[in-house]
Amino acid sequence: MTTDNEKQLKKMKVRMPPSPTGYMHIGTVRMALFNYLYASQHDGQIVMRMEDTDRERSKKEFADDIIDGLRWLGLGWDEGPYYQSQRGEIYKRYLQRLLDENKAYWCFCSQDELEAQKQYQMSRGEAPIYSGKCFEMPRAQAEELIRQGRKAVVRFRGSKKKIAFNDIVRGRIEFDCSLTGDFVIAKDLDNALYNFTVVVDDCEMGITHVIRGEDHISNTPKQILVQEALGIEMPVYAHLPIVMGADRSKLSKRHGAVAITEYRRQGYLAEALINFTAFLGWNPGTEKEIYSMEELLRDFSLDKVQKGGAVFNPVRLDYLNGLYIRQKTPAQLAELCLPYFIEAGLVSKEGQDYKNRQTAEIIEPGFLEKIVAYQQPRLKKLSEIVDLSGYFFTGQLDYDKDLLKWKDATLKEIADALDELINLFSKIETGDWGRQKLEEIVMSRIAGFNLAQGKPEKDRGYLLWPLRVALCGQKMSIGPFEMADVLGREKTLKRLMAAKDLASGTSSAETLFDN
RNA sequence: GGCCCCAUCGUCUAACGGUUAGGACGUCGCCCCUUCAAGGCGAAAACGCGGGUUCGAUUCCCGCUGGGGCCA
Repeated sequence: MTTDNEKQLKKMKVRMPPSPTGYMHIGTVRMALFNYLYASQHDGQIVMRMEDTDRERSKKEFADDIIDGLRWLGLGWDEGPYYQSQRGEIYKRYLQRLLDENKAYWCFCSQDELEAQKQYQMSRGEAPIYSGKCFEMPRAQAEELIRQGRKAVVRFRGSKKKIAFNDIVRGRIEFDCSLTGDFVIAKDLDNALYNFTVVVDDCEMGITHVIRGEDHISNTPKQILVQEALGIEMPVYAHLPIVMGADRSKLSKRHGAVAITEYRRQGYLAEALINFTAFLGWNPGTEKEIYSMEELLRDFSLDKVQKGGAVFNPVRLDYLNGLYIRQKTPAQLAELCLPYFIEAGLVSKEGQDYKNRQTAEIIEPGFLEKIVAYQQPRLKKLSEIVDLSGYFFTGQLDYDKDLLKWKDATLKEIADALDELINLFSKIETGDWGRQKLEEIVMSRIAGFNLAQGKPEKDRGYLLWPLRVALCGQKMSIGPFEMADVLGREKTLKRLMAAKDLASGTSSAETLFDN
């Protein structure tokens, strides 16, 4: 036993104990994040431990997904990962010890027998408790039966006392252990169960603080009982509120797209996920809601953690992600978006160069940067860049000529407007080509036009709308001058001429674009 | 069924006995405006119910109701 003094000197140590029975979801992230923040703030150590004792449901694929995901989020650890599936010998040793000390015993009762008993107890409104029947069996007899190959589970000899523990989030929590009875801690010597392995591991790994989901509150008294039987010191507990789906039940696979890997694939940023997750059950008590990891490390505290469960609201995550996307520099954003362009088959990497796969042209430096910079305020997630920007990569636009019409303009007027634009743009040298220059020229032309004609009611849409459609072939896009800037002088003029032909009815497939 | 936990706008939440119950997302309206965004301004929107305690309860206590979790 350590004294209080030693306890204080003992370094804080927490654990991240995910169960690899599914891809990592937001609840796992929150558990890891709060442990990470708390340990980091207190100069503590973090142990990563895969709780994969459930051989049926645990998969390596899931364990790898969780490890990979946590690293991506920046939630590292100092020790591990340990795998409970590889620690059977350790559990066996402790199991044997409890058996030897008569604190646990073999139970030979059949499933049917137990089930009948439980039904009977429940029908009388009593708590379903094991009778303790097999505890009466002499040890030697039990061992003999085991040697004969009889199937038996290991039961922990419970207690009838009351147990209380102090929870950092919830305060004092009490349980009456007479309602727990003798519970099963192992299916056999090689297969210890959750409430046993946790206690053994936490002890072996020197865990001082257990920060986990509130779904474990009910397990805590059993674990405390096992600790006492093993002479282990009780760690400090903090039970976090649960993360729920829209239906207010514990978040799980059946809530649809909850896998973090999937969010990552769609282009959610780690910092958005972290910020979002931190505020699921915690807040600083101020009105500041945008938090970087550094700021979280500064301001986070467990005693400001909410007690009630929180519903996971993906719409808010979208907002935060958009916000973080808008904070990126064009260069950063271009790098983040590049994989999506490549995956969509718009861009390919050949040697040192990136190529436009639609037109086989080399992509000039700055091309992607310009696109993403202009699209930046429209992005909620990175993957959206593809659908928003496809028209920059194509060699030929395909749209209906009526799309060129602004309000009640005729095709003739549109053709004239396009002609006007071609004239204006042709005069600009390639070296002067740029968003600002183009805008200046067109806008002053519009102003002059309106002044000269004395009819300001002819709004700028008559010029700008056909310009937009000519350049992208659709009604939603970034600004027309921005598009022209991205496309450059040559392609802009080509698209304008193609549109003019289309509007004036002289178009043919061949005249649209050369390439 | 037993035990445990929880309870403020639709959602995340602030409030630590006295506030016009605050903020954010979302929704709606307006502005900007060549589209879609972004941005700016504004609006609607909450203390689950019933008892106490108190001069005064969203806030403290009890009960109910509701939700969730753990046991198999």
